[in-house]
Amino acid sequence: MAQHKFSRQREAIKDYLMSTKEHPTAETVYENIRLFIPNISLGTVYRNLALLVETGEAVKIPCSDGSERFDGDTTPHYHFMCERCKKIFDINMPDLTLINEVAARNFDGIIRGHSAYFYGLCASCSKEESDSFAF
Amino acid sequence: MAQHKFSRQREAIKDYLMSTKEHPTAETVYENIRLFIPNISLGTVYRNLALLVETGEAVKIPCSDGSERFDGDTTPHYHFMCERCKKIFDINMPDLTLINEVAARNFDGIIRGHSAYFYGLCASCSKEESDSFAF
DNA sequence: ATAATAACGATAACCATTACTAATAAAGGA
DNA sequence: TCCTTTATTAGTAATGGTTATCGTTATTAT
Repeated sequence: MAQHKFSRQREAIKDYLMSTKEHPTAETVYENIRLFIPNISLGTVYRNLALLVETGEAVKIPCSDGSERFDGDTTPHYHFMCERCKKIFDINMPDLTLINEVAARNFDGIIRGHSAYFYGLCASCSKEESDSFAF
Repeated sequence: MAQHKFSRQREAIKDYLMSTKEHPTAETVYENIRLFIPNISLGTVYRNLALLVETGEAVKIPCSDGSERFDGDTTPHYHFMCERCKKIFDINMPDLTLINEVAARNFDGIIRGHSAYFYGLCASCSKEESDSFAF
């Protein structure tokens, strides 16, 4: 692809990604964009998501369950996945580049970075779990 | 599944996983087991890999490229993925449970753990890259 | 040995993603 | 404004990794 032309579809996808904190899958993006562009094709969604990731306007989040999710927030931050409701949350915390150095001391090669996410119970799920035991 | 019966196929898969440091995909496991059990079915490999993960005798490694790999080494350790040759290596390093606490201070919920891997260039790939510039 | 059932091999089904193709629409001149 | 070029699209087919189905086989306990 030599250069990019404007496309209403891509713009809508970008706007949607930047407006949500849901970390949607491609399918979810598709469903939401269809509300405004009813005949958009799922292939168009995939193609533009890949393009946005390539240009650094979005981030792909490979989930542990194998699904791929997307995030319009490209500022460095970590993610939390709730084991109960499966939702993904942002964690704004200091970056952990220091763990790269810890790893580097124990590995014969060049460590350029790391990928990490946290898991457990989100606030509302941990509340519901404790409620269910309070009988 | 109420209880498990012995199976030659499962035993072969377990032995293979424990004998290799390759972090193979299901397909690779299949190819290797076929050398000893030529008519084993790919479905059998998948079924037993899932069973071994379930019983804690193996670990599933979800890779960033979407592929799933398996590790017979169930002791806690971190992984490194070479961006060039795509191989996965073990890193024996102190555990990083302290980063859970860092995250916990910035998140309203219960953090049970984290998943992390490192990426960059492995020893042999970093050597080859520097060689290619030395002309 | 026999009965009960977990596990098998073979194959079909599934599902997320990618590839293909003819039609459409955006951008840059004459 | 009207071409020309070409990126992009909608629709659909194909792909590839994984799971489900099903009749048969193998393991375990009685």
